[in-house]
Amino acid sequence: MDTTDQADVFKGLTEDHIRSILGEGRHKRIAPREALFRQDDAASHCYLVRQGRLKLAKLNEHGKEAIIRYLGSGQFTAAVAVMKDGLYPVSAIAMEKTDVIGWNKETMTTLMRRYPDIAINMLNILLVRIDDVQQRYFEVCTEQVAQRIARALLRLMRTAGSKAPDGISIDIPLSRQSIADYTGTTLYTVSRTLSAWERSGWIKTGRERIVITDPHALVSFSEA
Amino acid sequence: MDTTDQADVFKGLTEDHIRSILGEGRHKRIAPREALFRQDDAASHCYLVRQGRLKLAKLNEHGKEAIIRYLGSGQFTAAVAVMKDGLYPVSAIAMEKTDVIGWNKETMTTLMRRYPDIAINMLNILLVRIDDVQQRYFEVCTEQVAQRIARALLRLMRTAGSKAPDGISIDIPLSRQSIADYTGTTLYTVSRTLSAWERSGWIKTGRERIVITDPHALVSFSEA
DNA sequence: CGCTCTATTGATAAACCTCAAATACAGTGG
DNA sequence: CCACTGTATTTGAGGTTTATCAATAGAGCG
Repeated sequence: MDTTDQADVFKGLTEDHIRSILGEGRHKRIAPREALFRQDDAASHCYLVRQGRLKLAKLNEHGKEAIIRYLGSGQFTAAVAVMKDGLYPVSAIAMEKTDVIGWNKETMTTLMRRYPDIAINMLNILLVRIDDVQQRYFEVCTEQVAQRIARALLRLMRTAGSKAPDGISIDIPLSRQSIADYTGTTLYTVSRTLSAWERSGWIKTGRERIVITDPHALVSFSEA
Repeated sequence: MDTTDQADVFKGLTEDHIRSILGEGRHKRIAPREALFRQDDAASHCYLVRQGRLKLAKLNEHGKEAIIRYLGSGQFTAAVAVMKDGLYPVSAIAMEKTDVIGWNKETMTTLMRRYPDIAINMLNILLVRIDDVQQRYFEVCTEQVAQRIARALLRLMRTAGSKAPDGISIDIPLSRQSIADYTGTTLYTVSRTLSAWERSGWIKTGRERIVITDPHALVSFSEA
């Protein structure tokens, strides 16, 4: 099933309108690990994910990475860059085979004028997102690593989790390095922490795979 | 001089319209250290700062604080809460005597319908802001404390600095604790770092007062 | 001048990172 | 099916950064 039609940006629009909007965009398919766009590219398009999953990340000069967030189908990105027509300071890398539709600035502006709901929806989406970044900024400022890792797992569980026989499994190939980048630490610390939790029976781990067997324990740990 | 009329939210509107919009709002004066609103209050209004300065901050259970950003005159806040009519997860505390105008949700919605430019402006403002938080999130994830402090000073210099005889002075009463909350560290580390920079001749400090005498040094340090 | 709040500084401890080496895992081609 | 290869992960030792605690000094205010 294609969830694109439930995309938040198009809330309130009729199916006909959505079809017509999608028609104005350019389809594109990205292979796993390939980049949809890179930071410091001139950002010419904004994109809607139709299928698959992208990670948005920033890299610093030394190649260290911080993951901004993960994007699933129905989610929108790079609107920032397109509106300001500046450089987009993050890279979008496919985690699996991913289909997107892109619109350039002119098209987008035209569409927003024609369907003001798009602008209003975008406003609401951004409000939620700013909340989320602020929350994570807050956590990274005030909490210790283990706590942040716990929160990250829970967040990923909620946004990308599915029921498994032994708990809730996170359906993203998730390396220790990714988690480290996501929480602002190193893969070693992540590894140690996850090992400890596995010994406690809170999670089960494998190569790039995590199953949360005791979410409650994680929650109460993250709030301690 | 009142800079409210140049508020970004009202860009593109005529003076008459702005006057009428301001007229719909409720004026309010806040004393230093008083709160305009607190996190977990029901957020009933969004606000424009007419004069003075607010800090937006989040507190965790243990009383540890993270400063989200500073708000000067002409800046807008709490739009998030009003649009989602939820709780606003941050507190706004006056750093000096501050005047604001507030609108409740109904009024705001009406105004946005009547003047669509408000919505579009808000969109652009949010885009910039989200960029800013993401940048800081990134910094706090990847950089060491001293570097983050340098960036914070430079940021404050740009947004709240004015020319002084011996350099550029930051016009906010800025305690070591505030800087610590802003950069995710402790007042002790801030104090040590600032002392070192003062010995190097990069800055001059006093009680809640900082003058940057050698911005260039700070910049190159922050990028090292 | 005494009171309160802020800042400095040293000593110490804790958290975390770095480096190195060993091990586990998944996919590939024979 | 198996060995091989490249990557991911684990774990230990040791070092660095940063937080914590405690004590002292300074600044502003009534």
